[in-house]
Amino acid sequence: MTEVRGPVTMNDVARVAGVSNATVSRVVNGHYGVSARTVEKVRAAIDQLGYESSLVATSLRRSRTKVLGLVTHSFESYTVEVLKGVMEALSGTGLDLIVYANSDTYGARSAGWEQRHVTRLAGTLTDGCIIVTPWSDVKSNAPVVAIDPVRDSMLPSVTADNLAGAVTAVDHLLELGHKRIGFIAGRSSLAAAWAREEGYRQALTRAGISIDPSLIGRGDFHRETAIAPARALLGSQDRPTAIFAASDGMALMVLEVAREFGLDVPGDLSIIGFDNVPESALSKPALTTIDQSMHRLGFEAARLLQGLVYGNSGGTRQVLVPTQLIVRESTAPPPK
Amino acid sequence: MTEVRGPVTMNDVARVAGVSNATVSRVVNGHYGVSARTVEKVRAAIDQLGYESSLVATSLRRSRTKVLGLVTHSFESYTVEVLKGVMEALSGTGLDLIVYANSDTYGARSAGWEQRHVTRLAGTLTDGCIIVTPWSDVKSNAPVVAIDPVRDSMLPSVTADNLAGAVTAVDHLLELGHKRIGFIAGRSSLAAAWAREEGYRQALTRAGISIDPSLIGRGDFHRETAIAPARALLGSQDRPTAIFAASDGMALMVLEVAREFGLDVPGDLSIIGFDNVPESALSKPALTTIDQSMHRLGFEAARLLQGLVYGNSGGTRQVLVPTQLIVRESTAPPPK
DNA sequence: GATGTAATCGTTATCGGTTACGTTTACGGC
DNA sequence: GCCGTAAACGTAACCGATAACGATTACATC
Repeated sequence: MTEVRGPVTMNDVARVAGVSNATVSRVVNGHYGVSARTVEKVRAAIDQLGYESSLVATSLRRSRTKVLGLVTHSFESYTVEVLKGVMEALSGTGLDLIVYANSDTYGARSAGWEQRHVTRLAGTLTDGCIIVTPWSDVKSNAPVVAIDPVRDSMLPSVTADNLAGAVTAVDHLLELGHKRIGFIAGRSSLAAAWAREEGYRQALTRAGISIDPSLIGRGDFHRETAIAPARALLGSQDRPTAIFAASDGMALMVLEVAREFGLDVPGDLSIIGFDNVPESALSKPALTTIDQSMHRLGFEAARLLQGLVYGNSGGTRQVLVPTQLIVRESTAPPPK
Repeated sequence: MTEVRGPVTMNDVARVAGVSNATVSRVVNGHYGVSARTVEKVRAAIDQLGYESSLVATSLRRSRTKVLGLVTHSFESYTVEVLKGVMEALSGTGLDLIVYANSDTYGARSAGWEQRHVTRLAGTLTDGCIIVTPWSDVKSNAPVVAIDPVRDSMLPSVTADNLAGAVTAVDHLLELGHKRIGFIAGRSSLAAAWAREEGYRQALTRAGISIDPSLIGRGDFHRETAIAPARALLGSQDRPTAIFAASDGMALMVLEVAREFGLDVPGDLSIIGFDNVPESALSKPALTTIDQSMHRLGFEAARLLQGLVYGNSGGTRQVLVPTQLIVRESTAPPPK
């Protein structure tokens, strides 16, 4: 048992086995041109020293590392769903995943974090990256897939079918008999926000209802940003009988504002959200919403990235994941 | 605008700025010995090319990388809680986090995955590692902290105060008047399982109740493994009036088995779990359990690792996080 | 036994940075 | 004008691995 200082390197193995480091490399990678007896010696030395090849050195020298990266600016509750989906797609492929998070931007909103991390990783360590809910566009020479990209991004991306989902949400309200339907929009720089608003407009227009700008409030997807527009909407003399919020977080805030105004949900006001976060099932009344499977988003993103990196890159570059209406307790026909 | 093929390297910057790469390195790292004018030139070249230093090359050469690693074999729902805690501890420290997950072991139980990943990372890329719920012990020359380690591990570790928590759980049942209290143990190789069983024994002994081996069933923390022992316990002629399961997952299974036997919970049978996973609040009846804050576990693990890597390593190496009794609907006085 | 070919293995350049060390330049004091 | 010192910068070795290439050996063939 030799006591080693520092990590065991390939040279250590080579010295113990009495061969050159090139031979060790060949054995480790199962390359052709090593006699059975030498393989045996090297294997023994590897076992004796407990050698594992350095991921860093390997990826510096090699072009392909068999490792994919995922960059996120914080760990939200949906992040683990995305991760599960990614891992499921990667399972059995021999590909590993590295998740990179940077503590400086944690909580704070420092633009450009994705760019910094992607270039630091994609240059060498990883063969490609998935970016979860980016805040700005990213340039990279290695393949990058975005989940919920910014508007007009040229990146290959995976998103829920936000437009269809929003149409479904508004159709649900229309079918219940609502005519005056308010909308609280999300962060306008994101493609998802744009698509959800567009769905709202299309559904109304198709139903022969003209768009009333005073019924549209603006948030940025975060809960708190819905408070002011919700108050404006519910405080007006001709208030809507239903509100469609572009995220569950904002919808839950509308619920609170409704309580503040003494309105019964869904008696006086119907509320529908988007995302189907876990909390939406627990609110009172439970929130009707549009489900987008983050698990599925992660799965598809990983598949797409794999194709871009290892496979025939000539394929679809934009994947749309279907959404689903989840009817709970917060929607009902309008008051007479 | 120069069109670049491949990643932008330090040499590219050096060429554009008309200096050597050593000077670029000095500027990037803010080292002494570069004139203000040269700094300006280099900065300009960096901005022009959009250069970011390669994490891989840097960590290969440097001993310290300012990056910590976290190794996990899969992403469970509690993993995100741990990650949040870790990120909170790292916030503002300038330290980054890399989470490594390996797809081959996903779902499967291939022993030794921690060892492989830790040696691959801790050799160079990271300054230290956190291992979440390891399955075997790990050797490493770089600092390693384990969350919920295996029994008799020599690693610095962070765990919930499982012994005190188990005592609290059993005391809760004793105070309700239970005398025959069953126990379903967890995977015996883990320290947490041992401590929870020990707590069960201590609480009973302290109450003057002798341990009845027939009241102890054996699972491995996973839900399904509780089915057989639960059936054995509830099917016996002198069945217990309460069961303490060493994990919420197993407790929820006991709940199902009780239903199978036509037993009312908590009327005929009280059930208490351990962990306080989100699902435990949603079951019917909602599960009484012992809360262990995974967030806190992650936070403390990151703090501990930081001390080991960068600070005065001479400190505590075993951190115990307090637990808390959460009384819900699954426990009540025993039937008369 | 000489020669050719293939199998086996070592030497060395290289990936993109960091840093010890050496060299050049600037500038002050005499 | 000469010399000394320090600041400024370049050269090259190096981190641990890979792979192109060259060198050596083994074995078959004539």
